[in-house]
Amino acid sequence: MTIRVIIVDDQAMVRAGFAALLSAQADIDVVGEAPDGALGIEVSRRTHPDVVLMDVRMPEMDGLAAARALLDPPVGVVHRPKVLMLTTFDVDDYVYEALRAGASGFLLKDAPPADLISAVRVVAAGEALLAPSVTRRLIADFAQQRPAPRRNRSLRLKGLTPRETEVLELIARGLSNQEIAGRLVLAEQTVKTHIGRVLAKLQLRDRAQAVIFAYESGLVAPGS
Amino acid sequence: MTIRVIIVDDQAMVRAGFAALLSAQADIDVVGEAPDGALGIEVSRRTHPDVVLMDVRMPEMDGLAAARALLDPPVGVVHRPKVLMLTTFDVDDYVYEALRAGASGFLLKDAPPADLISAVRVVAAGEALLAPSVTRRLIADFAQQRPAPRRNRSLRLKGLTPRETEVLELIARGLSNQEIAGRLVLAEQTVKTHIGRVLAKLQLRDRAQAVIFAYESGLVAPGS
DNA sequence: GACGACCCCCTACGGGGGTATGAGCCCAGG
DNA sequence: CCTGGGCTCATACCCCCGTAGGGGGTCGTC
Repeated sequence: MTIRVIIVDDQAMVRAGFAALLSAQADIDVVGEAPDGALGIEVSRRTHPDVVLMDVRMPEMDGLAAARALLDPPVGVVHRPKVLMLTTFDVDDYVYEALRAGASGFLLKDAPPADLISAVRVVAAGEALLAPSVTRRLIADFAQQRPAPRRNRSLRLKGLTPRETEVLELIARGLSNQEIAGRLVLAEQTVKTHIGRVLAKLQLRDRAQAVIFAYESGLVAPGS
Repeated sequence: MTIRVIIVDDQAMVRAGFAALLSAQADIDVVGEAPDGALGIEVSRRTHPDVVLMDVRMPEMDGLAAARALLDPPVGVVHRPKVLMLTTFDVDDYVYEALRAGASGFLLKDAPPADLISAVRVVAAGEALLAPSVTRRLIADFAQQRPAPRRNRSLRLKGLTPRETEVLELIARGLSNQEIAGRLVLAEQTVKTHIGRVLAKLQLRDRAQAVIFAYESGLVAPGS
């Protein structure tokens, strides 16, 4: 199964170079090219590539907007290619935007040719790959922005027994006492007892505050 | 300038293999080995390597703890190597922990030898590098975790009046009806009316679920 | 002016939530 | 062995919460 690739870049020579490089691989077919984002989308819709190589900077519609359009397609468009962003400069603002949009990778154009080829394969396989400098920034951002699931948690949450923690989590899921009892196969009164202990230990007043604590402590997280 | 590397892995054969592979490179010197985390730290302190190849799973002190110790050294220890984590399995829990601790990379042991070599160079240069599957997860996590202030919010939250939104936020702060009434200078019954409307509009059952909605929608955020 | 929003407040009531107290069971550790 | 912690459940009570079903006020807008 060959990997179908299109190349979107405003410089014809760059397109030609990448095309030559990739076409030389037995498992890669370059099935289209385009000089800007708008045309790139068009070509993508027509050729249904597995991977779109997309330059960040382009006239008309830039790579970011094009990537967003491809990765969040309008209703009726079923095809959704992987997008591998390329850039000449090491511009970080664009990186985050592109990743948020759902791009599968971000490479610098000065990377070794072998890297580009393997990147195409990696991305086609559904994985992701970033330029090392980008990776470093992403990790730094990641590490800094959530310095371990809150310290608060281990402190106060530690006083709770396993059962109590379990009940607290179900409270934080919005279940009533009756529902919790059903889920855990308990009498409702037992649930109440557990909740009572939880509230006492954590010095909370009611289940609403318990929900807050669950979120603030990291026991449950938004979107989980 | 050659890159000084030590290898920390509990399997002697793995150490030997990596050492042979890396030593064959003109710019890489393997200056030490250790079979577990504790000894790895010791060797690192003595040999001052540029890069520590660290297996995740090891007896005694595992790779995570060792990485943390190396990357957050006690006072008086000036040397701080780059840490490149290695793992046989694709275990994601460890990945995040390691990255948080400050590791510069995360590779699977089944990666091509060339990848390991280039990874060592990349890491030594101060950049970072992850296995493609890890990269994918990190990106997904990054993109999902802040897809621009939640889409959900604008949708459902839009139906609420300013006053209702205000009341909802106070609920999410853990206030009782009476307290909300006091804060907003209202009769308690008025608060109840507002809450009733909020619950109806958002199709929630009680204030606990309202708290959940407030967090999930981004109306309030943990740590704020 | 009428109409629709948003806001404020009332009485009344049922049910769920939280508290208090006590008791029985199992199990690990001293 | 027996003590203590964790888990379970019961009975009884209070009150906050949420709902139902009203009334009245101020705005804008048609």
